[in-house]
Amino acid sequence: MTDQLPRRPARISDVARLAGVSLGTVSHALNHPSRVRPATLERVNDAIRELGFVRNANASTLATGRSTNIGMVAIAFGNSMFVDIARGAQRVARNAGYNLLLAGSEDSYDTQGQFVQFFDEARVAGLLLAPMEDSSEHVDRMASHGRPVVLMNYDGPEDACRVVVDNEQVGYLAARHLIERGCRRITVFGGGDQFQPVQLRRRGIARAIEEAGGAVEVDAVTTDGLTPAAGEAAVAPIAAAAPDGRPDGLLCLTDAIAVGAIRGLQAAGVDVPGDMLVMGCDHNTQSWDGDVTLTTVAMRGLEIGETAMGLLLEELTTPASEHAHRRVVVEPRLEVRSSTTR
Amino acid sequence: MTDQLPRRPARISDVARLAGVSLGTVSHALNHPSRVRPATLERVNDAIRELGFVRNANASTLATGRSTNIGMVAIAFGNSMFVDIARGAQRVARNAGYNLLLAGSEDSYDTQGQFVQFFDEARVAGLLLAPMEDSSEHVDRMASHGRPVVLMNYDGPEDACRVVVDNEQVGYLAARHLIERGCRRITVFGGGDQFQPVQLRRRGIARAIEEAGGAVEVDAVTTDGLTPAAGEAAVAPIAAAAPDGRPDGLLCLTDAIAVGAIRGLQAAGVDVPGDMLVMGCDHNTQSWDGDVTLTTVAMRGLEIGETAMGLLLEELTTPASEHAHRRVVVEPRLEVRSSTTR
DNA sequence: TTGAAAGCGCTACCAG
DNA sequence: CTGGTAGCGCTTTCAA
Repeated sequence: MTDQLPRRPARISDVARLAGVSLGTVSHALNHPSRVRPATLERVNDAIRELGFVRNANASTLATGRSTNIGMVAIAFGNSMFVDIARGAQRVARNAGYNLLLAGSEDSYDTQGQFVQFFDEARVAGLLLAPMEDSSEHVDRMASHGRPVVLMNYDGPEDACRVVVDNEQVGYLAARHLIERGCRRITVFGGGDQFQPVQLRRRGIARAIEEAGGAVEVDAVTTDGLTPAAGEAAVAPIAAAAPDGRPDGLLCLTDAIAVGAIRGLQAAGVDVPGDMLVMGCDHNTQSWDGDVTLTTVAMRGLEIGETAMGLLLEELTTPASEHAHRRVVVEPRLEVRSSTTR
Repeated sequence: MTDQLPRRPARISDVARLAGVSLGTVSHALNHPSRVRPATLERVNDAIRELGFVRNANASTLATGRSTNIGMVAIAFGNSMFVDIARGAQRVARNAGYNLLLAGSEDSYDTQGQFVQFFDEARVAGLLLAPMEDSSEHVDRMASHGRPVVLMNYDGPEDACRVVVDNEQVGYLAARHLIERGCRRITVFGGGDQFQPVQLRRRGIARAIEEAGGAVEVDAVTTDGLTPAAGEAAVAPIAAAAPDGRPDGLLCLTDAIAVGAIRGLQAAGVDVPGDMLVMGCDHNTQSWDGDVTLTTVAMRGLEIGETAMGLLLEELTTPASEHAHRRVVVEPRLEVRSSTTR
């Protein structure tokens, strides 16, 4: 309410003058309060309060060469897994006295690179990176500047610690669930086989099918991407087929695809789950806007984030020569909802 | 792959030495390339590439007193509306040459304050703030340091630009929808009346009821918070009542409450939407994990974010004396799904 | 316990 | 067009 003019923020020297001490003493009061006589400390703190002094973190980082900021670049926070990861990482970071800064690359490798560059310029202490493709280039850049990187949800050749989801198991759990629910003709919807998670999920599906020992027939359809639109387009021929000419289970390699597929089926009068069971993979709440809730295989985002930040902090406090990169695997979890329940 | 030792990052002076020019020239090459002879520019760029030089943004911000970073503090990115807001804001910011840094306050006023402080220390150019309660304190602090703040989704006494959702309309649309679908006995679930959106939604509900001219009976139940657990607890007596002793429509003031309520009803054998229509407000995808999809009144997050960032940029480029704070209202949108469709 | 001063890396002004 | 140089605000020796 007070109509404060946007005056130049107070500096340490202003505080020093008001408190009647030297600039160095104020800095000491800020950073090593115990080395300052209580009475002096109090005068300094009064002056700080009176001036509304807020320390300039840029100058501070510049002078010390240290930063308590950690950056996180994720594919897209619209995918709720990354929100969970961020929450987990945030919590661990704050407990250790670090701040976590978030940036979403919105599915673009270029944007991801820009954010990595940004955090590099900001001289963050380290980086959490959830890439969509091989990002050695970005990782190396940070690493060569002494900024450790921990990869999340991606298993690449990069020389860094990483926390990965067992995506083979994701596929396995999904396929086994459909089989257990009675499906004998399963169609797999997926595209973008350049993406590692997709490949691994396919492998897990194959394992489940094999375990079923010939009882189950599988068919793979390559969708044009991993989006709802891709799912809807790919499902058209299936939706149009005669009841006995179509699969009884549809396994979509992402939730987004599944949502589109369900929409397409319903539009053609095929009931889900009545006529066909459908499930997704990855627990992406953003895609849940149809009118059937989706069975999916979820990632434990919180756990991924906590673990990744733990690894990063470990690397930050260990002499580089003693650090050995580690790889932690987090298991997925099946979440059954109405699209496979009848 | 190359085992680069984490050597001290190159500085401008290193680049200058390698390129055989002065430090000032390198700086010029970086910031005003047109003022440098092309041949020189090229030598500088070669040196930059060779050394893997990355400019220190802290030193840069310190020297110029300017920053191209903008902070955004939102209640929680688990609520997808804030993710949408961030996406919208991000896009506008990047087009204008700014970076948007995200932080989630996780429903805590203290945490929110810490992030505001953090961005203040980082000397960001401005701040986007989506608070849960009156935050004059935080807004004033930033404003008094010459950092404009734009509020989102909150209409308080703060002296700042703001983008708000017409929450009265949210309540109105919700109630009218239930009435149009035939409900004549509506129960409203909500708690936390200290929260402004909640109050406004109630007012809109009242307007819709009034319009119905006595045809509709309303009952209000105060839940213990705005969570699924609160909804589930509050619904117990209703679920236990005889069919003719219970409402035919349940209007929950948040999606989270609605999800819990549906869970409670189903557990007691009350079918949604068969026996009772249920709807939420606020389009929070995180809460959609039941097995009925939720009709809700959604906020236009992208639009909120774009508008807010637009206002901030405007304020950033207008002399303070000429700037007049503005208030923009964004209309909500009804999204009908299965919890009110039979 | 406090003060003085050097320097972190960069920008921008002013000379040449 | 290029070089020299004075800070930006803070931290951190080193002396007093």
